[in-house]
Amino acid sequence: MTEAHERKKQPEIVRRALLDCAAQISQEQGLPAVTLQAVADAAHVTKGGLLHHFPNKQALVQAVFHDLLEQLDAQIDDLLEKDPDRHGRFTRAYIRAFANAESEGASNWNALPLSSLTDPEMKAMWSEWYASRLARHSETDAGPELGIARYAADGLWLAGLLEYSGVEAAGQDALIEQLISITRKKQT
Amino acid sequence: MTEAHERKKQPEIVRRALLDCAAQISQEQGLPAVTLQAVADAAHVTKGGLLHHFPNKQALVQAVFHDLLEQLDAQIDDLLEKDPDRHGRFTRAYIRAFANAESEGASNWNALPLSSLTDPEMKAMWSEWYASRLARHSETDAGPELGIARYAADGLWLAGLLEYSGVEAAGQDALIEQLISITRKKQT
DNA sequence: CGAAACAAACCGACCATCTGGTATGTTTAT
DNA sequence: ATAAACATACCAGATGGTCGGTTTGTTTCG
Repeated sequence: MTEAHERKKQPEIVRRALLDCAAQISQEQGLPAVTLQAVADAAHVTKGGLLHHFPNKQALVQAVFHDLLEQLDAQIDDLLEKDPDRHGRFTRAYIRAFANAESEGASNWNALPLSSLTDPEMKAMWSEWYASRLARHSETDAGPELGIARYAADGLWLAGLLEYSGVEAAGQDALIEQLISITRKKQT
Repeated sequence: MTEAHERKKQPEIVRRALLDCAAQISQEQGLPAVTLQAVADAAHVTKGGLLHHFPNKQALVQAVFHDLLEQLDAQIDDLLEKDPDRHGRFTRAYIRAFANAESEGASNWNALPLSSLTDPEMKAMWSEWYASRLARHSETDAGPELGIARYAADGLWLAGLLEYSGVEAAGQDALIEQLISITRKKQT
């Protein structure tokens, strides 16, 4: 990833590189391809160096996941601020965040979360995040239509991973806007 | 899985057992855990025996996926028949099929599709299936609301895999019915 | 100030285990 | 008898992980 080469002992940079590289590999070639060797090579570090930062593979993968979760969290907070309407704020931010994750180049947020659904600890991490987030926005995002809209966003994101090569970008944007509009209806 | 033990040379049964066991392992421990040895052991066959049925691992996994696709296809056809309304038939069947996949015990249809999203061939298999199915039902299931409903079903299914242990079954059923109701609106 | 002391960052070699896969034998059904 | 349905033995490579050592940075102290 970033050229940690020639740099002299910058642990945080190396750690970041390892995280990013692992995420990228996972995204491009799937979780099974995320091997210690591959990640180390990609980050221009030896396997020993990698294992200094992360005690084992599980720790590495979980760290990547945690990192991605933080990014998502930050992005949602950002979108949340810019939204003037109260009702359904979080849901809109959620939809947009996942839509971005799909389209933008900065889409680390891809294959990893899927493959890692098998790992109970990562399952728990996501569940916790989602639950706490829902609790925090219970006043503005409790309606069932909003829940559906969020589920649809998940499905849309999933479809993006599958590259339904037929429809693609054109229809996607329209669908997203339609989801957003659902969010604004029924201001009880 | 099924006790192929003590049975004398029943290739089809063994093949089924292999398929089922592979699906189960993938579902419980993730795709990386689906090793030739593990599958063979679970089906009470040796690795050699397995490789007699499937020339290599990829063939095995793809066969599992193909099998699951067929099951889904059959289930949808079944649901399709029972539905008197024309408009949105396929979407309703799709929703119900995925809802069942989640709740029923016969839920082989789980982690595999996810993990296998990395495999281009399986991606293609799903894309093809979905596209052809959409084409077949273009007259009854073309509306954007229906697309959203289907996406939401996907998201709901995904959420099921994650076991949002908080909400669960009670809310799920209500949500599904709500999705179905979306399907019936706007009979243009 | 400067050098010794210490710890963190990183490397390189090594290892037990497991992986997918082959090659060859043995049993069973037709 | 012949071919399919299995089992057994084996292999080369990769994998996750350990361990001892070397380099670099930081602190301590005279």
